[in-house]
Amino acid sequence: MGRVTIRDVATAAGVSRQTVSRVLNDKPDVAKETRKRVLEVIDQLGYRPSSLARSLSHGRSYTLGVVTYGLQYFGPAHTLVGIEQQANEMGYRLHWSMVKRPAESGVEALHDMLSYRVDGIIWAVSEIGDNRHWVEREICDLEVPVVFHDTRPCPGLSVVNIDNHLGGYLATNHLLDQGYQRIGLITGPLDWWAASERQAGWQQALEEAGLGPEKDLVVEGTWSAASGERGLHRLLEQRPDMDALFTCNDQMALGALKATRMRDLAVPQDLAIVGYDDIPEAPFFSPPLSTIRQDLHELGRRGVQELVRLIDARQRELPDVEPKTISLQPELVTRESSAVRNQ
Amino acid sequence: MGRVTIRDVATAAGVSRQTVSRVLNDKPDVAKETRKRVLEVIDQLGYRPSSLARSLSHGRSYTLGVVTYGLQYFGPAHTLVGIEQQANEMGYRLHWSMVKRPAESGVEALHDMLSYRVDGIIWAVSEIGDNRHWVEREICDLEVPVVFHDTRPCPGLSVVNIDNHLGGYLATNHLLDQGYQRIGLITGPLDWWAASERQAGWQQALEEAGLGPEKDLVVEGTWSAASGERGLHRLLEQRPDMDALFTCNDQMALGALKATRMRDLAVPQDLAIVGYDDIPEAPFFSPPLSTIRQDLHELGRRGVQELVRLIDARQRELPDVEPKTISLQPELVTRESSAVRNQ
DNA sequence: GTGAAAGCGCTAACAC
DNA sequence: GTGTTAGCGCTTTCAC
Repeated sequence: MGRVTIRDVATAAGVSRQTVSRVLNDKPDVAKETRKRVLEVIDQLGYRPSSLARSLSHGRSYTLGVVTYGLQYFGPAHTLVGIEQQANEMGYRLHWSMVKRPAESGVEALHDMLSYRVDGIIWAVSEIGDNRHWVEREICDLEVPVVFHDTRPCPGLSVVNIDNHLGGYLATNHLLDQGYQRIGLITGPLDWWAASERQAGWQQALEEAGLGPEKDLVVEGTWSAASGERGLHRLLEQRPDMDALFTCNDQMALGALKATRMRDLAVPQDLAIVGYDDIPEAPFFSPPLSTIRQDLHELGRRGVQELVRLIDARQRELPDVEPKTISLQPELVTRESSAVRNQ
Repeated sequence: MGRVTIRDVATAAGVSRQTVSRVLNDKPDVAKETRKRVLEVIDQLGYRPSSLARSLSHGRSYTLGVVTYGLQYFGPAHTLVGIEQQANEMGYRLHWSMVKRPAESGVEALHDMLSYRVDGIIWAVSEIGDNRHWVEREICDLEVPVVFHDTRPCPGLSVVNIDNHLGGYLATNHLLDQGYQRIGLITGPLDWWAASERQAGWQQALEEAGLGPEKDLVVEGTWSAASGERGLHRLLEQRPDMDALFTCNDQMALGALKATRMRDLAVPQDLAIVGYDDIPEAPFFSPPLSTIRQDLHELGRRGVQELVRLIDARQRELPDVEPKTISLQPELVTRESSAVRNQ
């Protein structure tokens, strides 16, 4: 009792497979009568066309490959949601695969997807160290278009980002506006491109305010709450005069908040804090956390849109549409943790 | 410049496609010399076999379909990670699709995956209301095996779960052990099977302690921190004598913690709290949160293992291996929020 | 309008 | 050991 195929439908309806195919694909050139009969048989037999076979003869699969980094994290998971929704709306299915460690080559994952003839690939692995170099090399002569998320723009490649530099700048500037002067920083792991960009934003804001950034106001974190806690302790030992803190994600801010409690520091009176991401829990921290919000769903959606644009272009053999770099803007969300400084 | 096919390799190596195929699949019956030559040509031409074509003729794709509910949530995201890893280790790729609203039929997603000839399906959508009924009906005569996560066991279906009833029981019992007596409950949405199970666990623990569960000790939440905050306010109005609280996830516990601060209640002195999930942030709450830990990665892995078992059985046309119900055990993690009651 | 033939890239079955 | 033939389920091309 194998699946019912187009052949079965054809014989049952007394037509050729060709005609059935025409009906399936809404081609003209089919008599009303015939079409109706075929549709009935299809319905009756419960026939479902095989996308697999169709892909093979069609030369494309209406499937996108998505490679992400650990889904446990807030960013990747939310981006993936946006990707899925947009892909679905545009009529694409998803092959999904994950790289565990950033260093992992992932070249296998790539070729694996290609062997299933995905029409394009979204490379949503954060740029860490030089983990993107080999991809770039591989990608040059790849037979399908690729869109990158969360990586340094690069001529000739399509990249969709949220502006991390701007995010760091907004956070720091806000603290300055609120009257704080000695603003510490707990970064993400500095081999992450996103982390170093946020740091650069912090630095720029300080410089524009005429405050040279100082080495001992910076500590490198790991994105984890524990590293935020450790980080703040260290910073305060180095700089007891620090009056504000920017942490490069909300988890580290949570850890820092814990450290303030242990040291009996009031937030924001003794130390103002701004985080990054606006995770759903941020408003419930004690005190509620000011932070930088990024529209990760939109990030995912835009990536898919761009990818489909490239796919369509290649399909129609248009002169290869130029890859674009798309940059989305994060926004500041102010809550109590960065309330204005009272003298 | 289309892809290089098995045909190209064959002519280049001066053998038939068959021989190349044999080499690819490590079949015996190939002369060492020939094999070597073919491998060289493959390497030189950069040939990669098409999984698509292979799937079509093979009748299977070494691909699993996974349907999950919103990845934004802690559970689904972590389960998916386990699924991906195990699938990869067992040589399967993933088709992934998401249902946005639990009520959503998802029947389309299912047939869509089947049309790509996935070898089996993991239905990782929580059981909510009767959202599983139609799936069951559809699934009976589906041509591939299906494994369910997070749903009521059901004879004839393979289900892999973490015991929610036990989790609720452990949490409540722990509070009783610590000397608390009037234990409130903030549930998840009660049309979620998992949520009602956790409630049942709470109830059983109370009954075993000779404390009839009382209606006004229960409030229904939505899983969100906001609902936890509202919930606790309501509970305390109804039962000012309440001395402990079990919330059915950690986010709601966070919301409840916020409510305690507003009311100047000390945790755990005035109110002990236990959450559920052990999200990475839980140890950094104020105070650190006791909670129930579930091994979601393992959940995902076991689901894949079970699915592959069913696939293999069907492949070998064994008398259909019986579907199993697998139940994993959650464990209690104690932190300060439920420290022993001091008189 | 409809059908026959060839092909997508691979594997299984049988010949030599 | 190796090649030939047929077929997986569909689409495309070109007759009729």
